[in-house]
Amino acid sequence: MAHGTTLHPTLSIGQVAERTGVATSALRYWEELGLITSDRTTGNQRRYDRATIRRVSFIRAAQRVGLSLDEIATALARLPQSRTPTAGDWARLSRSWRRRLDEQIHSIERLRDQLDSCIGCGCLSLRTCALSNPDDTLAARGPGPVLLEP
Amino acid sequence: MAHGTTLHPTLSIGQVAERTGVATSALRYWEELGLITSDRTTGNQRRYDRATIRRVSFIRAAQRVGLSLDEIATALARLPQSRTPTAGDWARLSRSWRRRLDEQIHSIERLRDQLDSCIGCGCLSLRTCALSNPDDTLAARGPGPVLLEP
DNA sequence: GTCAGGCTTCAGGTGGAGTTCAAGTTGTGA
DNA sequence: TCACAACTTGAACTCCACCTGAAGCCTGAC
Repeated sequence: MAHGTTLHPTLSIGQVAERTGVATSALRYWEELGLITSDRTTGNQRRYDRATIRRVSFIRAAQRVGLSLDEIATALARLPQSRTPTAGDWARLSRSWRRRLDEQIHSIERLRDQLDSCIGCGCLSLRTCALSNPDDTLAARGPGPVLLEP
Repeated sequence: MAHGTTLHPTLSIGQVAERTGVATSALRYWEELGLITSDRTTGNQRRYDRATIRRVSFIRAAQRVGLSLDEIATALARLPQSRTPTAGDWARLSRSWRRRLDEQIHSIERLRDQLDSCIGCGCLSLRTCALSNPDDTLAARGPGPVLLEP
């Protein structure tokens, strides 16, 4: 419609790899799993939308947070692959991820604070820190995850 | 020396599994890797120190934060396996983990904020959020990781 | 037109983190 | 004392997330 640069300036897989830092093999793999999509040239080469770069970066970020490709795929599948954005869907997805992210943050903070407190008391509690948590107190609480678990 | 309960009330692998939520197969695997240790009964069955429960929980927590068993093993190897605590060693280890944990937290917060901002602007930026980040702005910055990367 | 270099598919390999299996041994409550 | 659950080992197997290599096709600069 408008003049100037094309609306879908297609990128080769190599260009996407270079710009995102994700290997081409990984991009093909992700495409196979349905996390990203591509058009093909008449010669069967992949051409990606510029928006794919954001998507790819997003996937990487989500991965680093501990989400599996499956989970990410499920989440992304609800997003505007084709047409209607459905801001409601987006908000719902976003909320559920947010919960997960918050949990993750708390989990890490807990671990960090544990470390801090151990430095603080100088007792190297990993073995037996009677001050912060005597063994017997733990034992009395019966089976199940202990301490660092949520 | 003292009377009363033994100082090292040994737990079977099944008990440790039950109390930590970690499968026995995983516990054996971790032991093989040197992350935990055990005594043996005359009949060759493993017996764990109660402190192992804390150690196991710690390992799980560290794993959830994205550390590999190798990294965890390296870290734990510096801890009082046998004798002198060396509070200095502990502090050093702890500091390096702390840095890592802080980075992790920031990484997650970044992802979370991205989600929030996308809800905020209602533009579903994963495709093309012109408001928060027009494609051209990104394209002009040349190759390399974009946006969500640190 | 030609040719390097980027792209294609497909098969097979890798590494991390376990799980499962089989066959045999130990521990314990009745 | 005996049954039976829990334990032992080693090897093989699984799953995930890719990576590597081979053999051949596309594309763009000269």
